[in-house]
Amino acid sequence: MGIIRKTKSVKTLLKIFEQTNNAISVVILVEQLHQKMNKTTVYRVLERLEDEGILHSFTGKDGLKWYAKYNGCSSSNHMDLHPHFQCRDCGKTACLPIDILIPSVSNYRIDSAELLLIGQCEDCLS
Amino acid sequence: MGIIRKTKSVKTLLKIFEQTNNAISVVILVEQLHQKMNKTTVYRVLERLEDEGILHSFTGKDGLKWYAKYNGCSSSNHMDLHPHFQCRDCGKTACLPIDILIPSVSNYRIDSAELLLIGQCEDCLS
DNA sequence: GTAACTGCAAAATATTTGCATCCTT
DNA sequence: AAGGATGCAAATATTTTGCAGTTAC
Repeated sequence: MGIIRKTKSVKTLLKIFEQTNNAISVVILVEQLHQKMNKTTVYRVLERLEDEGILHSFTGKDGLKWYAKYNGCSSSNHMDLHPHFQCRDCGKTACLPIDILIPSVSNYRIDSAELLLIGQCEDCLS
Repeated sequence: MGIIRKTKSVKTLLKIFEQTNNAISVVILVEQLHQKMNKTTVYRVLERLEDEGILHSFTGKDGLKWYAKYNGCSSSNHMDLHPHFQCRDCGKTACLPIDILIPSVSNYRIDSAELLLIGQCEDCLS
């Protein structure tokens, strides 16, 4: 099993995600860290952290990949349904601490689900 | 206001979507139609048909753009919540004819929502 | 020491744009 | 005729891959 090493890149990214419950897109991270680490490394570290269950990822309205703390998504125990909010004005993307029942559908076996709510965040409601 | 012209490209794409309630990714359409029309045209016609309210689009698990009939999504009246199913094995993507209540969240004004259910379709359940 | 990790360059993939030309109304 | 639509090439953007060199354990 791949043990994840505490490299400088890993520590940097972990610290960033420790400081917020919001989700961050890979594009933003690559831009923000382009002096500190290579974009390939950003992609690879995020993937590793997701494999380890430390982060989780989802696709935003824009088709970009977003990451957030695994438990930033659901407070106590993890649900397979990840509800996320994305502000259409400022782009702020947050994990919502609400539990939603995954609907069951005949003819299909549902493994997981993603719910993306689009609207305006507190700051952009004017 | 832009009146949409009944060009050969428009007719071709309309016919394709008339024949199914499933969603189709732009990538598949571009590939399937590359002898009949240019990929740029595929992108532009789909955009126009969405503007006209004939199709609607959403982002799949893979980050790709998918289109389906507007009313393939919800049977009678249109909900802002679009529930879609995507098969993790064969990639089949369908609009689900179920109504789901959009949850309201404090501090946010929710305009619309996308629910993507991932699992296995009937054919891939073995 | 060795397997994991990183950086760099290049490839792969998806989508958009500019512009000249063509077609629908 | 005029404005919308198309094709083609090139640009943009995101993500992935290969490989040589470095680092954590």
